Amino acid sequence: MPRPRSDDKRKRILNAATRVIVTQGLSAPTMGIAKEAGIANGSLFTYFETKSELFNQLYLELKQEMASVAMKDFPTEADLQEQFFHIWRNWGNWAVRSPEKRKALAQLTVSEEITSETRIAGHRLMSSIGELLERIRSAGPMRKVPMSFVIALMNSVADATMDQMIQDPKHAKTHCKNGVEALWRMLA
Amino acid sequence: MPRPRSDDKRKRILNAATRVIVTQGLSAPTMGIAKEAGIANGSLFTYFETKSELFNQLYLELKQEMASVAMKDFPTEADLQEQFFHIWRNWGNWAVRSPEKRKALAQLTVSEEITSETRIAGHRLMSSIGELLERIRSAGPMRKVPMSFVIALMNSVADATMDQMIQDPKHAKTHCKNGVEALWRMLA
Amino acid sequence: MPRPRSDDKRKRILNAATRVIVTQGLSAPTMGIAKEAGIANGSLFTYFETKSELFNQLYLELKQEMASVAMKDFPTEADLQEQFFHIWRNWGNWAVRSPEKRKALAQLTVSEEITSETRIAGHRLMSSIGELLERIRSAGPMRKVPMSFVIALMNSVADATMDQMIQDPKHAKTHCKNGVEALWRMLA
Amino acid sequence: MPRPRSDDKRKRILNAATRVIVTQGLSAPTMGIAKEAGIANGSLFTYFETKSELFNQLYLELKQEMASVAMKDFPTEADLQEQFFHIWRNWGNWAVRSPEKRKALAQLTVSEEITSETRIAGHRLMSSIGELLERIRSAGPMRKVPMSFVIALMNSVADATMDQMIQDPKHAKTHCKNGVEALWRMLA
DNA sequence: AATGAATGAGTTTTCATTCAT
DNA sequence: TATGAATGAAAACTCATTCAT
Repeated sequence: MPRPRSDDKRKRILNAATRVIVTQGLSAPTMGIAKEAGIANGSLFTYFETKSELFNQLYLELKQEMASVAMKDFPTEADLQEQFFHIWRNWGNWAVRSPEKRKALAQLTVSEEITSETRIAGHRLMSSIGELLERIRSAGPMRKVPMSFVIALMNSVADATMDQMIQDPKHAKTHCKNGVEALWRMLA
Repeated sequence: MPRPRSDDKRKRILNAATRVIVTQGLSAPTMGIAKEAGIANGSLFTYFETKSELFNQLYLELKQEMASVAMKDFPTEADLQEQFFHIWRNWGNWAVRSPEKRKALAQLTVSEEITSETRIAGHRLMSSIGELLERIRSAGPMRKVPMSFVIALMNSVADATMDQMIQDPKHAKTHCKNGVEALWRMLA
Repeated sequence: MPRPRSDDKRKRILNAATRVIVTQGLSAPTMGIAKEAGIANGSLFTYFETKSELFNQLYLELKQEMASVAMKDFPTEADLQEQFFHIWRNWGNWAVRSPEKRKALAQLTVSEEITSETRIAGHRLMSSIGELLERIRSAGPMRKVPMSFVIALMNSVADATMDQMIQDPKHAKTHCKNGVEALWRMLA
Repeated sequence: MPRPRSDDKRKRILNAATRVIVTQGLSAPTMGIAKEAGIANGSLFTYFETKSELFNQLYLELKQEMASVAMKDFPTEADLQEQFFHIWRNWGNWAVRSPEKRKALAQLTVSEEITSETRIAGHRLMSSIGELLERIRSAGPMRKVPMSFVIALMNSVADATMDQMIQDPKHAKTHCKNGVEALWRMLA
């Protein structure tokens, strides 16, 4: 019978946090995030028990988005390369469309606030991409390299590419292509 | 900004900061750093005007070390690949020998405390490596890709490689080799 | 101040408050009290306008109980000493039976939340005991001592006795007897 | 070489706390105490690690004062009664002279912030008085009553007496006398 | 009336930086 | 110059109370 806890408000806080993190970093006061979300500072803690909890959930939310964005219109029938390039293009588009999310995720990823449980959960979200990568790797020159290393390499190249695209959005498409091709040479 | 008396003390602070950053992150209190350096908290500020200044200088110091380490025993007469591999091996050894420095540098690199002036200065330190990379790039498939992007890619692959080596030091050598070869496929 | 609907719920809150005060002190959050009472935190404020109001009413309620317990089976025909000892025994039994109430009352008594109006009302509840005490005093060595002081002394000795009984319930009866006898020597 | 930590300042904080506790209770903000002491809020924590620590030390300090005040001009050669009355008079004078200290101590005594270690240390400070009391008890009607109970009774009567003296300072002397005599009847 | 979300003032403690010694 | 006490502005979180439902 009381006001129900609004999922919309939760999302608003998460979005506010994303924006604030980009401009102020992870040390941004919770009060700023609350203000940006248009709520009272105390209310933030109705939705997230601690600041750390907020960050962990945001990390997951963004990873989730990155994972689902990646699979948009996935060409099930295409060959490996086309499938991988498809994902890559999706990522690129997302990064250009939502540079703030990309940047916030980058910050969260290197933060110590994110627990290893959260990180593991985040990786699980990416598992379908991991499988694709596995298939690519197993046929190429990195077939003997540990998968974890290959994933790390892909992530680092993807990050560098997205950063480049965000920095120079005019040639985003070209950078995107350059990035995958470079990675493809590495892997396949 | 008169040079403070004891350059040795300055170094001690920098080293202490490195160690403390690894365990506590960049939000570590200056007092902890001072204690680790064996001096009073107030004294730290005779050597570095602000905490931010300390971090910027540490960044530079570590970049400097990475740059000079890279060029150790540089084989002037060897071919491009051997020259590049040489640098890479030097980096790998350094990362394994001084994982703390590597980790601290990684943290500083993503921090907002580091000003763009500092970053630019940091890149300048790497210029000789940049030139080598430039020569490698200009002959390979990335010849049309902007140099800044190529540098970013190299850095990201190098970081991923060093992280892997630190995490699994038993196979450090193999990871090191896998890393360069992957990068080489990308570039040359 | 319209009487709230359910008097039962009011009692439940009061009882919950008693229990919570014992374990958490007077700074216990109202929410904890509400939860202990099995109601929503907001609901508490339909029954008591403020936390302070709740505490004042609880004080009165407990004083009331102490007063009525004291007069249980009062031996109208007995002599003064027997009458007084009767009351004292009743108190002792109550303290051992309801140590929580005793402890909560002790806390409330020293609290600044309890207004002087409430304290006066509390004393009024004790008036019949006061009268008995008055008769005892007027015949003994304290006949020149102000009544308020005598009451204070009785209360303090009673409190000390009840605390002792609660702490060492095995010899409760003995402590109870020791307490009155001591008091009686003081007064009569 | 830096400003030495001033013992005077420590005392000033303790005194400020005493005054503030009397008017605002134990929930008084530390900032108020600091302001009353004429120092910055943060400075308080140079002298006392936490608010709780401050309270525990204050408790001890006041107990200490009560103990040493009690023994002032102690008549070593006098008989038990005169010795005891002497202590009592000293307490009474102290209570009238420093009603704030008396009140603050009363508040602290019932507070849950005071650890049992602190309480034990406090009791130790009173040990010489305890010994005297022991000798008095062992010869009188309470010789079979546990010492802890006797101490509690003495304390409670002393508290009631001091309160009365503070409330009605004009007849302080009389109240003081009435108090001891009452207690003496109880004990001896 | 009952619920529990919303509010925002208030609290303790931390910490970069300053400054007396 | 070195020291560490002094400063005071945060910052995260709490909680009595209000209010929409």
